[in-house]
Amino acid sequence: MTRFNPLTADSAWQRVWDDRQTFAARDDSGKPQSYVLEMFPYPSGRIHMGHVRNYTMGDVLARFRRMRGYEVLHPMGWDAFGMPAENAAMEKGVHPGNWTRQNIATMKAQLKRLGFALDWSRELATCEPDYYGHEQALFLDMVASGLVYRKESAVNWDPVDMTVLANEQVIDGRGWRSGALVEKRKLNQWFLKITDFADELIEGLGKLEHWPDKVKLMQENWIGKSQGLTFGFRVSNGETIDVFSTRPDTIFGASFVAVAADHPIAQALAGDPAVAAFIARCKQGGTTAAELETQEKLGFDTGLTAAHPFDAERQLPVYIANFVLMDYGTGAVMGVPAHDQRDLDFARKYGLAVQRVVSDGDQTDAVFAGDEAYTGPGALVNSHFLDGMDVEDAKRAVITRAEDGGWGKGSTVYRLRDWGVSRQRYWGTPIPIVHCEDCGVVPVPKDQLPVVLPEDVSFAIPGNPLDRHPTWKHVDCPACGKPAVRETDTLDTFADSSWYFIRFASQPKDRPFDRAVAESWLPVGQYIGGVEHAILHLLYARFWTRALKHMGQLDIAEPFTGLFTQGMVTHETYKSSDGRWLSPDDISDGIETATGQPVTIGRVEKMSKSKKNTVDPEPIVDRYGADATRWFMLSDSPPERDLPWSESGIEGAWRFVQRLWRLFDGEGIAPGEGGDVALDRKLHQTILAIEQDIEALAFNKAVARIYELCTAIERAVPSPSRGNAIYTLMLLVAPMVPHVAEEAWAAKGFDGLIADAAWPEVDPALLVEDEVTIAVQVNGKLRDTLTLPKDMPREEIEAAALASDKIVRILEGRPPKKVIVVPGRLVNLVA
RNA sequence: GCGGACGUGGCGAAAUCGGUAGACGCAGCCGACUUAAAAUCGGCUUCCCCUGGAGUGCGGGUUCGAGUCCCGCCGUCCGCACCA
Repeated sequence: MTRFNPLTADSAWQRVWDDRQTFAARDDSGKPQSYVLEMFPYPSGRIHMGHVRNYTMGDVLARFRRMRGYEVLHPMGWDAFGMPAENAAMEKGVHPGNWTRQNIATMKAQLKRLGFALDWSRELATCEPDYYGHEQALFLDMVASGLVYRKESAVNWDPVDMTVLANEQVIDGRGWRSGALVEKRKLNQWFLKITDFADELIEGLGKLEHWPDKVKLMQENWIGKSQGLTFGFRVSNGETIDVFSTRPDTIFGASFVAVAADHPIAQALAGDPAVAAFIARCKQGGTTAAELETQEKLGFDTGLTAAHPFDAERQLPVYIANFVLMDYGTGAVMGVPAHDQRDLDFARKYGLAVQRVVSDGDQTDAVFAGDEAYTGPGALVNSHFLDGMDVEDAKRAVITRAEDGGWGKGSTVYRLRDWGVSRQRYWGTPIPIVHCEDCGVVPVPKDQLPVVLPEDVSFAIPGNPLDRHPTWKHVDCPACGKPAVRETDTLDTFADSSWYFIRFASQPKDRPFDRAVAESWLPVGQYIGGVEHAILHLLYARFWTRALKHMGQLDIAEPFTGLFTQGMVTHETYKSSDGRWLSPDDISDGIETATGQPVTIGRVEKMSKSKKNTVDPEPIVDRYGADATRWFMLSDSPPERDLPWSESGIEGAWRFVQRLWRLFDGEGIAPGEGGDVALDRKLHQTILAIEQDIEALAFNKAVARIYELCTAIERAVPSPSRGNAIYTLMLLVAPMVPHVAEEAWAAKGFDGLIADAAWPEVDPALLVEDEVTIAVQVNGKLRDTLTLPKDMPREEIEAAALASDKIVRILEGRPPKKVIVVPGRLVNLVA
């Protein structure tokens, strides 16, 4: 009896797959195509357990589909631009490019050791000119199609690091690295017109049947479509304030108009020191969730009034208010306190009228009491021509009047903003634009692409190295030839990940992709990754794909027809007696090794460096091999839920791999059948179940099925059925534990690679049992079980149930009032 | 505050349509093999007042029958957040 030794077998089979290009996808094989993709990693340095779980899931599906006769595209690459490389440059003095490429080399070697069935011939890294150059070409196409514009826009500016910060990098108003107070600064920034596609992006969600509802809902909320009326108030100073309202039906309940601090009306009054002081106060408010929660509604009465559109006599006070946002809707609102909580809080504070215009059942009084706004349905009251209508009819009626009167228009407003893609950073795709004093903004001609990042940059001083590079930005204007300067901003790295799945499908040298080839592979049938990308990455990729369709470059509307968001890998946490986080390595038998003090076991949490509860995959693979590691990733927890890492779990997986090997190492293993119908049945039921489980990505269930089959085989006496079951078992586990399967396949002398072997066929005749266990209940309580022939008629089942000793005893001779027979399942006797 | 998901043994979980709750794994216990250990194999393992009874967060309801459907609570987690 031998043991399976992953130390030698893993690398040997990995080399064979590599040498034979086993997993290279052919564009022209004529087989049905299947595109399986996991979100490509950021090359942070080393792979973590989350990667292992993510890529194992995709790998099982890819290998399974290959065995089922598909030409499978399963590629891998690197989301290689981004801040961590620049941070490393600043902290360690390394070049971001060297740091990134070194990390890629390390992580690629680590991934290879897990034996993933990846097509490495299509590997790409977004930081290389042969990727980002094509991205620049696509950007220019978008410029030409009017999908790009430049606008002055406020950004978070860190005056110490001299860089723009994303909102997440501003903590309590300070830069996350420098700790400096962040300033709002206006910069000219490039924007992509994602809002042009807002409607399509919402509608498209409806067709994505194989996306989690949760993700679709998150995207829908993010886009945030609201329908209502945009209309103008005539103001006492002669100007007009446009407001947007989703509740035009409540217009007769309006008691004030409020504008944002940045609104032109407010700005025009800023000469008054009191107004200026109030505006300043509005701006200094914090932006954290907790602050917003507790922040008081503040208003400043401008003294101006606005005429009610239906009754010019009625003049509403105009306030500047801190809760009105300049960048949503028109930056001004009408306040209807009775039917909007925020307006009610404001009105009560400033003593404004609160008039009911929607009846809440029996409440019709014009005077609205209480501190809770009524936002439900009802009939309109105190509203002239609207009285008696329901809310929806009244909305339509007001919009019609506004449009007929020319003072307003039915409109749709989105929460989604255009995508600001400018980043004042070095390690990203250079925006291919030249600024010329005479010609203005000039796109770099495509034959001058790629605009390559200079390698000789310094991070010794803060700021954007591209901007202070001695020569890089100085070029001749492509239009007039006069000296000009390059755009020194780079693209948001989300641009890089918005089309990489297209480049994987087709990568000609001279253009971003070949349309026909890309269309043959796309859309991605199964995309797998973390929920953290539910909104931004997935929305940008959907937008980018639609933009390409809009420009006539690719006839694909949705990039990913199937999406799966996997759970995290978690681990117990440990704390020392004085409250420090401890790593599992610091502990033995509940005692901190260094101090001898007892350790507290904390919650099971996501693996993170700060909590010291990470487990590095590499030593695990060293010790247990790729297959045990993969098997553990697939076992126990449903893939969408968190997977708690445990030492005993990986030990169990290791034991199972050896258990498989013991079966594979036996005698008489060959295709065939006969001698043990029960085992034949179990086998075919298992094949079918595993097919269904893998397609549904329910790996934990497939794993349980395999265990059951193993037990059944171990208990069976030798027969052709048993040999066949073991032979088939090899094929069934091959997608999950490919190394031990490949090793056994070769050891038993079967042809070729098991990776190329065909998935076993299910024999439908063997799926049905000829005997079934019937539950016998009395009043719904289980009292007995009977083993009966499968096709027994109802009357006979009923008779068998009534004849049971236990049932006879319970019924005590009284006939049941009612008998329910569910063939194949149960008999329920109602006594 | 708004939106959503989830709640089943000591733990991870399973239960396709409303039909035998707890498959499978982990941990634990007992036994076999062994000089011994490891490995392996066999058995047990929801709880209790144990010939029976209770049980899927809590309280109701529908049904012959509810983990599953309905109503009302409680709890945990996630997303968004002054969105007019």
